[in-house]
Amino acid sequence: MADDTQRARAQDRPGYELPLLLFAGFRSLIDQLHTELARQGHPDVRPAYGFAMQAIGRDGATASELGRRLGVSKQAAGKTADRLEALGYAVRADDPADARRKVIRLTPRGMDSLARSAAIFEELRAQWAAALGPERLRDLEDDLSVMVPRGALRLDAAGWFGA
Amino acid sequence: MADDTQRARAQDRPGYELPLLLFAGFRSLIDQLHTELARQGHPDVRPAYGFAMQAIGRDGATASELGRRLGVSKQAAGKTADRLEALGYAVRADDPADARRKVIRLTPRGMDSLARSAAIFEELRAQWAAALGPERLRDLEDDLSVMVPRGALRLDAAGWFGA
DNA sequence: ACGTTTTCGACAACCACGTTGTCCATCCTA
DNA sequence: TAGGATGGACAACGTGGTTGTCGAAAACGT
Repeated sequence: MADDTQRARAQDRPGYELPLLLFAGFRSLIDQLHTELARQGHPDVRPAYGFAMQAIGRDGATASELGRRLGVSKQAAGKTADRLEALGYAVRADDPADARRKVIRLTPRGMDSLARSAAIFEELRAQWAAALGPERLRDLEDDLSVMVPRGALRLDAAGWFGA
Repeated sequence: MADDTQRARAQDRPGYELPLLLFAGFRSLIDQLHTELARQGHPDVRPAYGFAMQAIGRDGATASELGRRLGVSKQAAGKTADRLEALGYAVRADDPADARRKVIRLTPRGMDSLARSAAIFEELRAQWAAALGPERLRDLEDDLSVMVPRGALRLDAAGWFGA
């Protein structure tokens, strides 16, 4: 046992594993979310749609606002809104107070998928807490929030590959 | 101080933060890697190329093999190889032993970017170790490797959005 | 009150990255 | 040697992004 500790301390993991572990953790959570979401009646919600709906929120948003929140162009945000609309998760409505604006709002179906996502994430976190212990999980979260640049906890996950 | 601890323990972070933290950590590492890689003479290496070059490795691979390693179709792998070739990171050569196969091999420039990436990841991990303490970082890695499904530590990071 | 500037949404062209499907050449094997 | 499996190329398409342009509407400065 002392030997094991000794060995683990003597030999660190290679540096390239850290990003792989972080990504694999992220991906496994997202995959489980969407598997469960599909089981609960939302088979065609894609990760990008989830981020977008989160960014739209209860109060709705215009395409330009959505683009700013997601960190993409207003055109890209508009296309995403098109897809959400085609799937019945959002609707566009004219703003009576500003003839230029068209507000994107979530439908009840969109709200439902958002609420279910939140519940599923809670359940997944509980599974991690059960496996690792509540303190270790809190440490993990705290350590990550230390290393993550301030303000990087945004919703602009989609499309990061284009950097 | 005791109050702070009390408050932190009494109130867990919401479940949706966990994937966001994991992704933000991953992304910050990848972003820093590519910033530094650009500074060191590789400005047009994209994250997807790094994964692909890693998968090609010292010994080269065919498009079909590459596709299997990355978890994508052979056509997609072939397109990635096209881009690597256009940028001077890889070359294709006929296999004299099998007229069907065309082996993708890294050029010296490709090898160089791979070696630099490894060194940069090592440096980044050292920064995390300095900020969190070596034990906490090891705990973080260990905890993640516990939660990540066996075999999910693969190179198929690119294109996961299409699920 | 009237130009100027800004903002918004739409449209088009394009690129990166993935998918299926098809096709043919080549290799392996029964 | 006939048949099946494999490898690569090509085409069409979907998704998620980009820039650039445009006209209509709002906001602002004089």
